[in-house]
Amino acid sequence: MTSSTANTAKHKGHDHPTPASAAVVDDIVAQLAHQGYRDTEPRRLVIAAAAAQERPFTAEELCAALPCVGRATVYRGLRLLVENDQVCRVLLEDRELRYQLSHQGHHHHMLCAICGVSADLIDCNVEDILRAAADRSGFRMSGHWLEVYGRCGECSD
Amino acid sequence: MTSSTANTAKHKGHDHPTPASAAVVDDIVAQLAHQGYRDTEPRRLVIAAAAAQERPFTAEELCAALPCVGRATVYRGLRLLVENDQVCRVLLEDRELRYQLSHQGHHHHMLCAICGVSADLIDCNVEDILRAAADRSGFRMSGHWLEVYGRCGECSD
DNA sequence: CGTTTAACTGATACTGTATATCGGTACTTG
DNA sequence: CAAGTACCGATATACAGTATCAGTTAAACG
Repeated sequence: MTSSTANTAKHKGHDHPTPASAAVVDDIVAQLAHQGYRDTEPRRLVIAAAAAQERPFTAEELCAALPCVGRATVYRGLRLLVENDQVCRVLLEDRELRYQLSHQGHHHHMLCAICGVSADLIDCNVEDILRAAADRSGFRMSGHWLEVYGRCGECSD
Repeated sequence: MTSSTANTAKHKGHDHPTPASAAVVDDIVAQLAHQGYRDTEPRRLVIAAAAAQERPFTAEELCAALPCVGRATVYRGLRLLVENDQVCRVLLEDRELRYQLSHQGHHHHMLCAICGVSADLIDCNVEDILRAAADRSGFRMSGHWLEVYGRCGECSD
């Protein structure tokens, strides 16, 4: 059921900590190149590290995972990826900001308060409902922020 | 109760910047007293200043509005009010945290990106929908964060 | 190829928000 | 009135995220 973050398509090989992530990195780098952004080593490292995460991660966690990449570069890289919809931002209950590879298209997340895993919210037409409710108050909705917290199946037992 | 000495006049008139807000302050202070919190001058000032705001405000704005109250006291006061559901926290699109007097009961806000005004989202059963969608993914929902952004009626013209 | 140049990097300084600390103050209860 | 404790405010601290800027490098250009 809509497993967590990684849209794992691990065919390729059983090499190292980076199964299909190398392809993911190439893909993202290609998209960025198409927009005029350069293909640099530090940037690839940031993308690869982000892709290697199993669940939503913080910018600082990425920095720690990439001691050879400057802090500013990690933040810049994340920002770039968010702006290009390759990474989406996730907000925890305590307002801590985390990131995770985006599964393209707009959606929302359910976050497990125990293990931190994230699942995409599907089959949910909240936006239409919100827009309608806003209309009723004379508001024209242009955006929203929605996060759902709870316990995933495994942590509910 | 026992509004003690600092019991300001309670004209129901619509004259000054603090019309019914004196009553609001008394009410909140009474609720706090009921929980063992003291009735102090700085705390009343914080509550009064919060009640005087027309739209969601930041902690720093309160600090600026209360130069004679210590920063820490303002932050402490706000936290206390949030914990007791007298004030609720509002999150802007850029993750800036604001506050506003709570209208009791759980609800969500629509925030105008232009003038910053806030309106309560009513007649909206998002929570049931979210819970159902979560269930479908094996999640047990325990909480959520939801803010809606857009333009209010006045700013839409 | 080498040259050029603009994007990029990383060390560091800085900003803004929020909390922790701590000596001193002031309610409140006996 | 004495004592215990919540409370206050000045300040220090923690932290996330951004700005700065000199040096580096990808990539286009000739």
